[in-house]
Amino acid sequence: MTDDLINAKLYDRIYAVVRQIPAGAVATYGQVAAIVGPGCTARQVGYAMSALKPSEDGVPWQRVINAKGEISPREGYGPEVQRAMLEHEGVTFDESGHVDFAQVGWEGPPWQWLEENQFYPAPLLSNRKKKNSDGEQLSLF
DNA sequence: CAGATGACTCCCA
DNA sequence: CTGGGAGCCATCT
Repeated sequence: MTDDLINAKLYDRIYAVVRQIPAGAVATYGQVAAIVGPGCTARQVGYAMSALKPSEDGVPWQRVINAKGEISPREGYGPEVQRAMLEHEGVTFDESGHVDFAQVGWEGPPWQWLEENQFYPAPLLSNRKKKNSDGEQLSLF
């Protein structure tokens, strides 16, 4: 598994990162994309989740939510299922359906895991398109 | 090979 | 707060 990741396809690398999210925590699509590294954007992560097949068991897709702290709408079955799964893991939602990142936000995988699997987390590329490029750094330590 | 398509995200009005 | 528009890029027609 470990060595395969080095040459793995983008989606597989995405799934590998998502698998690192512990129960009771959540991560955003953009955060996962940043960890996977260059060539991966939040959109790819979302698409990867959409393309997730039953055969890829063990990918806690429910722990990946959008940057607003809400569960993203989807074409398939409603977000109630995802929310229920998260609540079962101890994630709480406020009245408007938002989670508190300060409380359940994922810190990211240990640096050692990143090195072993050769992930090179990039700064959040969010601001690359327009104005400033101060590229706020993801706190992985 | 040329579009079309997203479980996204940011910025601005 | 809400909504629209542009950028994004691996995959799929």
